[in-house]
Amino acid sequence: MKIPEVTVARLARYLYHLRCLEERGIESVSSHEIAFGTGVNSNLVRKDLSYFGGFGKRGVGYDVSNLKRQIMKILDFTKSWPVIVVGAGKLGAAVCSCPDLRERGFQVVGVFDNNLRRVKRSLAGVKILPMKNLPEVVEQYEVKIGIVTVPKMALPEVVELMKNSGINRILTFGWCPYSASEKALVRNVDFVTELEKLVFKGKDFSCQFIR
Amino acid sequence: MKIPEVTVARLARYLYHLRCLEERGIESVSSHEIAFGTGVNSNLVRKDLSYFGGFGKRGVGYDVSNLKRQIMKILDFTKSWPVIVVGAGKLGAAVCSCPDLRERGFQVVGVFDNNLRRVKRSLAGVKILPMKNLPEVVEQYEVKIGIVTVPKMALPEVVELMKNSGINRILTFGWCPYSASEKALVRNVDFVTELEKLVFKGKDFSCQFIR
DNA sequence: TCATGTGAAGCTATTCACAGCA
DNA sequence: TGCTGTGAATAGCTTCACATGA
Repeated sequence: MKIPEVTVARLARYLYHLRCLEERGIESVSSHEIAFGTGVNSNLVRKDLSYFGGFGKRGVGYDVSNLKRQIMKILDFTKSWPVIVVGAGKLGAAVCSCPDLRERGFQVVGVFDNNLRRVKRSLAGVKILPMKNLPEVVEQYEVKIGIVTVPKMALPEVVELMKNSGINRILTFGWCPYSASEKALVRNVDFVTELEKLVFKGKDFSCQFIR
Repeated sequence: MKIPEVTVARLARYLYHLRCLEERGIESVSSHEIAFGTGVNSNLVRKDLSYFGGFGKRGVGYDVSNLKRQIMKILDFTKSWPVIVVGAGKLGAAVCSCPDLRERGFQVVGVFDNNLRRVKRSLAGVKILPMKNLPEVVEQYEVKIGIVTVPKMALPEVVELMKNSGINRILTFGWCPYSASEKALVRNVDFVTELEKLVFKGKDFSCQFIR
């Protein structure tokens, strides 16, 4: 069956919420409660979960820790993923020190930058290395995921280097043209686009309120 | 007519590309070339533009600077928008110093933080002020857009303060539950979710390559 | 009775196919 | 002929309605 792209993003959101519930000692939850906690319609919560088989009990709801475990299995987060970060500027520092990264199953195993003033300093406990060391770290930790926080001018070059080192899933900040290829998945997050959407939403009265 | 949500994001992308073309002195462009340059299907490029009336000439293409101007008008970027940033940590610094912000029509008019060690220092030429000064700056510059870069624990409080000060479009980093309301549009960007999607995409062979 | 799971219906977005015009 | 603009067809996603089972 074809799983909607957006379902995956929502599963991550449910997982996030389930962790909160578990911390608060809550053992059972209904689709309605998940819906309320995540801002998603309860029908959709059930639909999303049903793509992977039912995890709940009719008339009862879902077992929090079981559902959490199941979603972790679906999203492939039963172990944590090693990632590298290229670019040790302000953004790179912000990314590396984001607690969510670790909490949600990623581990920064390498930070790279060609700015010599940054090299050898540390970021979130990981020593900053020059770019030429990238391939060996990728090989050593079998890294498949790379995050690029360099200025957009340097972006294509870094993406290319990552691909050639065996990294096949790349996240860039700011948009990277011509980046899709058969060698790697490249995704961009761009907060300025989100701002632009907000400006437009404000104009367009017909869709004034999100969700 | 109802404009698809995603169309707006793509318009921003086209605009971005048109700026590049203009800088390179290119005066005319076809939907096919825009498509290639932005990674969007050319039918969709034309469809998106047609929602707002046709800007091109049949058999010829689009005039770059005219199309640029038209899209700027659609997205409401004929003048630049004042924004404030709350949170002057690493992420706040990265956001404020992002050249795209200014290039794409936003101007940071205030940065706020309650960490006293940060107050009175500057970020991208704007003095960091304590939170209590937020309402007066919002009023002075008639700010409608706020960016929140504080740790997620402090998020709801900051969002509330912004709403009460007259800000009605808010961008947060990391997900903010219960944030939607009739008073303001709240959007979240969350790079960890994007990473999670990449991990899943790698698993799901049927949608191995994006775009 | 309550809440899940799921086919069907409805809605949104994209692609197709082609008419219209330089 | 070449490229835009657009209705129609298709694909993708969400909501509805209800059967199913605790």
